Amino acid sequence: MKWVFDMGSSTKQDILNAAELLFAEHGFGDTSLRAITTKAEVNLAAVNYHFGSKKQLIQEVLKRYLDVMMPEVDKQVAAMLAKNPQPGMPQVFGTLITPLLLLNKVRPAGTSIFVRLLGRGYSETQGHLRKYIMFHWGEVLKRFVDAVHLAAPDLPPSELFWRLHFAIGTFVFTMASSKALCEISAADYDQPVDVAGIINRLIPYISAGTAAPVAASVTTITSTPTLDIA
Amino acid sequence: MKWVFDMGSSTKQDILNAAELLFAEHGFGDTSLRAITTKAEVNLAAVNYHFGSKKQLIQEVLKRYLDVMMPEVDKQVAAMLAKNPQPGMPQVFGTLITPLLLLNKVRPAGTSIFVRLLGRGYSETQGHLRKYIMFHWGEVLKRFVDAVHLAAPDLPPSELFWRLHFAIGTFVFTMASSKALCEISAADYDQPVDVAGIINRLIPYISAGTAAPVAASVTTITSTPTLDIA
DNA sequence: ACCCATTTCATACATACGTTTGAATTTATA
DNA sequence: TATAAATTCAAACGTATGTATGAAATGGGT
Repeated sequence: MKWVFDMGSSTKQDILNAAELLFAEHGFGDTSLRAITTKAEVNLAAVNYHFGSKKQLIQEVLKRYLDVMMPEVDKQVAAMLAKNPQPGMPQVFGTLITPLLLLNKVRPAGTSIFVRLLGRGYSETQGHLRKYIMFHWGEVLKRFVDAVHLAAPDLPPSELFWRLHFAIGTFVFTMASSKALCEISAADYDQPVDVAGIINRLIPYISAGTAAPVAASVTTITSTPTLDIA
Repeated sequence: MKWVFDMGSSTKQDILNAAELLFAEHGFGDTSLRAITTKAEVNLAAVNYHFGSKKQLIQEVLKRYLDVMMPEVDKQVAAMLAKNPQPGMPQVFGTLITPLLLLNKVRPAGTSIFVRLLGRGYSETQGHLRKYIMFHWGEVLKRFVDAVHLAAPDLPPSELFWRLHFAIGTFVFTMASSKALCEISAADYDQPVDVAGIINRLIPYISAGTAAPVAASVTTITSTPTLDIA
C-alpha cells in the first residue's frame, strides 16, 4: 500500500538515521554496514534491499541535507544582494549561517552531523562528492561565487579560485574535527562552544582570509636550508 | 653485519618509499599492505618483519619527514624573532616555508608527499597523529604558537585557539587536495601551480584570517563578564 | 668451509567486509 | 479470507585484509 503521505518504511529511516551518525563519527570507509544495521536494529540485508548498495546509502544520507540547505542558500544570497548590491565579505559568507542552522530541523543536531559528513565526504570520496554537488547544485554555487567576487572585485579570478578553495578547506576541515575541537575548547578554556559558535567564529576568519590583499611578491628563501642525516 | 653508516636494508627503504606514495594518493585505510609490497617489489611479510605492523609503518613514514621539518621550524622561528621581535602574521607563518620546502631533500617531491600525508593523517587517524605530534614536538609548536600570539596580541587566548585550528584546517585540507587543485587550476586557468606556489598563496590567506578582528556578535556572546579591572 | 644471525619467501590463518540468496513473514488489496 | 506484492530474515558467498609461520636463502665472521 502506498500512503498518501509516503514516509517510507520505518526501516529505511532507521538506517539513514543510524548511518549518518556513524558516518560522521568514523567516516564512510570505516563504518561497516553491520555496524549500521546493528545500531538501527534492522537486518543486515535491509541496506541493500532499500538502498541497493553502500555507495547509494552514502549519497542518500548527504542528499537529505543538501536538498534542504542549498535552496535556502540560494534564497539567502538573493535576499542579501537585494538589500546590499555591494556586499562585504562577511555579508556574503554570512548567508551560509541560516541555511546551515536550518539543518537542525531536518534532524536533531543536523547541522553538526551534516558539516562533519561534508568534511568526511570531501576527504574520503576522492572528488566524487565535489562532482555530485557541482552537478546537482552548480547553479546555486555559481550565484554564491559571483557574490564573493562582488565582495572582492580587485581579486584576479585565478586568485579567487584559490581563495575559495582555501575557504572550503577551512570550513570543511574545521567541521570534520568540530567534535574534537569543541571538547578541547571546553576542557582547556572552560567555555562550551556549539556548532553555531564555531560558524560565528569561522565567518570573520574566512572573510578576512578570502579578501586578503594579494602578496606583493613571492616569498623567497632567505637562509640556506641544511639537511644533515647522521 | 652492521654498517658503520647503517642505511638499513634496501627492502625497508623500498617499503617506505612505496608506502608514502600510496598513502598520500589513496589514504592510509584504503592502501593495503599488498599494494605497498607489490609496488616496492618486496615480499608481503617484509612489512611485518621490518615494521611490526601497518600502524607502525604509518608512523615511520610520517616520522621520516617530521624529524627533518620540526627542528627547521624551531630554527626559523628563532631566527625570525631575533631579526624582528614584533613580527607580523605573514612573517610568523612565513617561517614554515623553508621547513616545508626542505622536505624536497628528504625525497623527490617530499614536500608535496608530506603535506598530503599530513592531511590524510589528520582526518583519518582520529586524533592519533595530532597527539603524536604534540607529544614529540610540543615544545617546538609551543614556541611557534607564542610567535603567533606575538603577532596578534589583542586576540583573546580562546579566540587564538580557534584561529590556529582554522589555520591548520586551511593548510591541511588544501594540501590533502593539492593534487586535484593543481590539476583544476592548470586546466581552467592555464597556469601550472606547484606546491611552493600553493604555500605562497596560503600565507596571505591564513595570515589575514588569523589576524582578523573578532566579530562583534561573537564578543558579546562569549566574553565572560568579570569584575577584575586590569 | 662452516656457522649462525639476518632476511626473504610462499603459504596459511583468522577475520571482516559488501553483497546475494531463497525462504519466511508481513502487509495491502480484492 | 484468499492472493500477490512488499518486506524481513538467517545464512552463506566470494573477496580482501592484516598478521603469523616455518622453511629456504643470503651473507659476513671465524
